[in-house]
Amino acid sequence: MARAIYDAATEVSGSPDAVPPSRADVAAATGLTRATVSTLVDHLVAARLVTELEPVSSQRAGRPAVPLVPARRTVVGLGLEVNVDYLGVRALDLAGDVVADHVEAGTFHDSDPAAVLARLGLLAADVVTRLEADGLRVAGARLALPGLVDARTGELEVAPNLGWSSVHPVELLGLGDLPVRVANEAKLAALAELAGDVPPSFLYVSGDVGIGAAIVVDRALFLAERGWNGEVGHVVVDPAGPRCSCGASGCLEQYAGKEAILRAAGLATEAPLDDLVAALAVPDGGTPGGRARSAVDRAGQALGSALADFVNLTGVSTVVLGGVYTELEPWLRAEITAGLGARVLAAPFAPVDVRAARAGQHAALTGGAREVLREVVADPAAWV
Amino acid sequence: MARAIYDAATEVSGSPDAVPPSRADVAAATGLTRATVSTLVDHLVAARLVTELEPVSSQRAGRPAVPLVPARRTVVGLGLEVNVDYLGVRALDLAGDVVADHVEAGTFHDSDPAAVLARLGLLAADVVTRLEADGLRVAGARLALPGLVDARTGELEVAPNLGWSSVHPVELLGLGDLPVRVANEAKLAALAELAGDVPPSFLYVSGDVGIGAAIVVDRALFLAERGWNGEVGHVVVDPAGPRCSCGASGCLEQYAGKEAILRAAGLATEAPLDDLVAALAVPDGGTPGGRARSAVDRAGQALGSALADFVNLTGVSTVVLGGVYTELEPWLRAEITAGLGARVLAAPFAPVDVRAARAGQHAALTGGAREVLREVVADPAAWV
DNA sequence: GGCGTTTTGTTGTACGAATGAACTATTACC
DNA sequence: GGTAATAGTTCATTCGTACAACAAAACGCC
Repeated sequence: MARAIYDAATEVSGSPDAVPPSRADVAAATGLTRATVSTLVDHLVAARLVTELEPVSSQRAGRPAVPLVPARRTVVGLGLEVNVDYLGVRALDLAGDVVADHVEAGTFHDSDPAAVLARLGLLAADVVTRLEADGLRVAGARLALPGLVDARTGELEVAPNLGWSSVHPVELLGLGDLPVRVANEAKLAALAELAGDVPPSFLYVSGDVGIGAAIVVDRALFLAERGWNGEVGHVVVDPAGPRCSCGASGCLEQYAGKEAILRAAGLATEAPLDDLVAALAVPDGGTPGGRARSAVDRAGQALGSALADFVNLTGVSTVVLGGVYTELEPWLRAEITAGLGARVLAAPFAPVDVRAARAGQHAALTGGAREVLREVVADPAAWV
Repeated sequence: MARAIYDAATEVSGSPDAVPPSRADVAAATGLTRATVSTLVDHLVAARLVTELEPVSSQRAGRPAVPLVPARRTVVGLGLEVNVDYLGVRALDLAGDVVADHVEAGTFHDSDPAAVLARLGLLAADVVTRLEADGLRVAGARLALPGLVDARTGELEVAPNLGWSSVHPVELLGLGDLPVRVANEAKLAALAELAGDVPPSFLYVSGDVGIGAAIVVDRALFLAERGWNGEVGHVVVDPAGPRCSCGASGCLEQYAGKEAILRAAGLATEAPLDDLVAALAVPDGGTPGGRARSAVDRAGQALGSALADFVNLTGVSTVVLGGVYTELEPWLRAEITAGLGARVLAAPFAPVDVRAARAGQHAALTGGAREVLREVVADPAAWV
């Protein structure tokens, strides 16, 4: 199984300081014999999925090992995304390097899916052309959309913030025979965290206009049935609370949605997040800081309650805060942790770990590209 | 892979009217060649995991097929359980027949784990002895407990209704080298539903003193990390609601726990469920019926809200009602369905299916035994 | 009633993946 | 320079499965 080989070879390279594994290391890690690993690795090297570095003397007796690393600039995965205020394309190679990155600002609220996706398709086709001219092979693409995507068919049922519904995005991209699959934006953003030292299973919660989430189990997305999980934005926080756009009352979104926080902080709902952060940074007592802090405190309390439900129901005990929560994490952390500690039943035995996301801007592009490469790695036979 | 063979052979036999598959059917279903299937099936027959029936003329041209069915009374799995008011042992064979069943009533509230488990171990050992004397092989056992069981270590962290904590149950059973694993009672009960025509993925919610739940995905338990999921009893229904034993307020258990329902219905908390059902059956208007119905209505509303969170977060769109909810389903259904329809975001695209459990009494015993057999089937090599 | 057709199951050869043991390559250490 | 240690390769063998041909057992039609 070539997958095990590649996993072993790449997983180690996840921690940047670790020394790349040799054929012998891979054999030890997988339980296969050195003979088997050797022939498989030779195939991967021939297919340019793995690169051999110069042998380095290890200060120990014995023949020096040949370090194996994921190949750079040979095979790439493409991440695509349309979101409310931007669209973009990003290409990653097996080493995790960004080899192409093109993000365009825009306002796609109530936009025309055909026109927007055609534009994104052009950008993507341009990137593909340039990469292929450089001899790189594009394995496929993942399109991230902020809405309800059917994981089986790839159809977008509805994306409220884009004003789209019942869209088949793959056809509208017009990318010919490049294999493109579609997923929810928060779910792909969650996968971008796997590049860091996150635990193998975690909940990813992304605050924005809506609140998206993903469940990652053993480094893979949990997508039961159609992948419509993680709708934490409409978990009950208080049935006596404010009315929500979904028809119910007291949903998390009414306390911890981006617009709800900004409004409670006394800022315009379109205000940039930096304004809120600036207000929070004012030493306490000041009116702007006070109001912003109480807004974020309230959001933190609501998040603590809703995320406790999330953790209690899924049994996953790490929560990664993405989207606007990443930057607000210092101010949210205490309330969230308190809420989780009080309401998560298993907390006494497995305390919940809350942390900020680390994937950086437009994480869904990175996560989508990674996901494509993961498929290549899972079945390298097609590339050998 | 012998697993595919066996799956194909047994899955069909799930629907009782279907004709058992032949080697050729299995080949068609798995994509393997008839030659491969034939040799694998021969091994399974030799190991007495599969039985060949008499060929039956199919009214069509061609050689009559040899029907293949799971073997009866050759290999069995053992289900064990300690619950608040009973303990028991049940043995199932590959055909799903109960070949041994021994349930003892008792009151194990605040009991001594060593004594209770020793008693259960004796019962189990007795069953094993009798079965082995008849030439049956016991593949292993699953112990169901109403508490927080670590899926990796098998340690019981806490079982409030038994008054147990930090127990290593396997050792206390004293079953020698019989492989025993431990799981939460509701989770094993959920697996018993797989004997029927339930969809491959569903949420199982079992009402009792506490409220247990399980997430079944593609006919297997979802057990991320330590398997501590499905704690739906403490999902927030109303933060202004009654105080809960967990320290928080307005948990589902305070509305839909067995004792909460009985109390709200004006019955003693130890009253048998039949009393409640009798009160519900009184034509409406009567005081007893009225009070019981409003109690169950309230429970249904709370369940609708909490299960909507459960469905929104897990994305699984079938809910099976177990425990006391099974019998109350006719009275709960309307409120639950209404709550789910209103709060589940994906409901317009994938309506949530609510149904009563069908596994019968002491479902965890059946589910545990099935789980043992599933492992045998997953890796029959050890038995060939 | 014989013979072709159809479907089921078996036999025999071939091939790919992995093993295990022996072998080569390259270093450190005494 | 010899020996031990570690890395990687070569080769005969095993195992699972595929492919193709064949045998078995029914139907149906002339």
